[in-house]
Amino acid sequence: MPRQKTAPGSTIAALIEQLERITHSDAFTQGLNPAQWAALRYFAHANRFSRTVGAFAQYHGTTRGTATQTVKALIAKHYLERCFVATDRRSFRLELTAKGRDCLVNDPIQELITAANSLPFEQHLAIVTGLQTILGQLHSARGHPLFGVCTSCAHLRYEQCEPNLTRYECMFLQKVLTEEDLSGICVNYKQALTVQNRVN
Amino acid sequence: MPRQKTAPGSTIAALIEQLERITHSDAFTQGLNPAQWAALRYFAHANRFSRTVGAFAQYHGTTRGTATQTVKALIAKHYLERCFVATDRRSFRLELTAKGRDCLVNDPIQELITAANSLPFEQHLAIVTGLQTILGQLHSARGHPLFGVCTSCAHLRYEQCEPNLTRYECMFLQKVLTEEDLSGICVNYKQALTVQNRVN
DNA sequence: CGGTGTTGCTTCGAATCGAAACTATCACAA
DNA sequence: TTGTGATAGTTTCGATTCGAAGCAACACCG
Repeated sequence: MPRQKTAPGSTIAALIEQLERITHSDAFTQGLNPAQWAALRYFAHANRFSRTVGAFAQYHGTTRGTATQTVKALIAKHYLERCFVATDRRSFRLELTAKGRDCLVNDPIQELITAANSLPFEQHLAIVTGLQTILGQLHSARGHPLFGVCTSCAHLRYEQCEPNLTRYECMFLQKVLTEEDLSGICVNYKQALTVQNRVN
Repeated sequence: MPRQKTAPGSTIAALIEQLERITHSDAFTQGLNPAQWAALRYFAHANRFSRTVGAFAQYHGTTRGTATQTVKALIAKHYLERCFVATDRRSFRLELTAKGRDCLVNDPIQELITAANSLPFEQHLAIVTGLQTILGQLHSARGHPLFGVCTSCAHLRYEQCEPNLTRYECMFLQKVLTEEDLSGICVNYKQALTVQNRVN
């Protein structure tokens, strides 16, 4: 039997490319396209400071022009609506409508999620850390910001006000954070080197 | 510190989606687009029976119409050329030109490959098997054929003719295989359950 | 206040994609 | 031979994408 010899990393690259194409062609459902599904997911998971056209464009690795069109299509279908923000008249925030939230139940990426869920626990953890390493390398190589949640962000500070009340604050935006803000992904994320963000 | 709870598989899905988008936006270089790079790679790695428009469309998870356009663009740029096959006048084989082979040296997917290569060996292996499992599940769920190389294909038979000469044959195509055929990916691939394909 | 540069988003044109309709060839059977 | 259906690839259309240019609002500085 002849031996097949492939460079170690190219196998991974080929697998990722294949997964890419399958999920891509799967995502033409319910009258939406892959970009529109990605946007719907994004606006469902992003925190309030990141629910903008520009932040989505960054996250999705596309141009702001394309992101505008994707968002426009979702607004026309009444899956998103624009909310004007008082502080900056150029920008606006995008919020999922009830229809948009309902739609996400049939998100075609569920197929990929259930396939990933079928993996045994230790294999699951190995993939997560491995992919995170690869992604981190690619991101740092081209200076793109990495998105993440406040709980592991370098900009987060918090203090215990009362026994049952903790106050969270983002030092980058100079804003107090709600519980809901903390669990959403953020465009201003910066990986914390330590977990020591306590103020006092 | 509030705890972030995410379903196990959705983390992997999000990571794959991110990798997807980065490699996608990276692939607008040297006057080619992501689909054209994928095609160039494919025709460089596919064996002689699979270097057709239709096989590429299957592999890439796209339609034959789109695949036609992608191939047409590469032919216009003199990266590919069509070779007519004697046995079927509807079809033709696509071969990389010298210019096409040169071009692949600058394949933007190299970034992903080098990032993947930086992983330690055991982590590398874990990702490969994990992604293969996920990919296998997705493929079997929708009946798509999985591409692979002859060396692990159920259609392969071989026999030792002389001490230094082994004869390989594909039982699906009823064709004798060359050494070069054996190492290329094939559209007719069928995963072998055992490695016992010896004829005599 | 006016000037200058930046940011957030939109618009436009050329290229591309998916889906469906189409042509040409092949395989097989009566 | 003729006919029927499958296969390989193309064409066409509307929608989508990138990239560049454009617009309006903001930030900073003297």
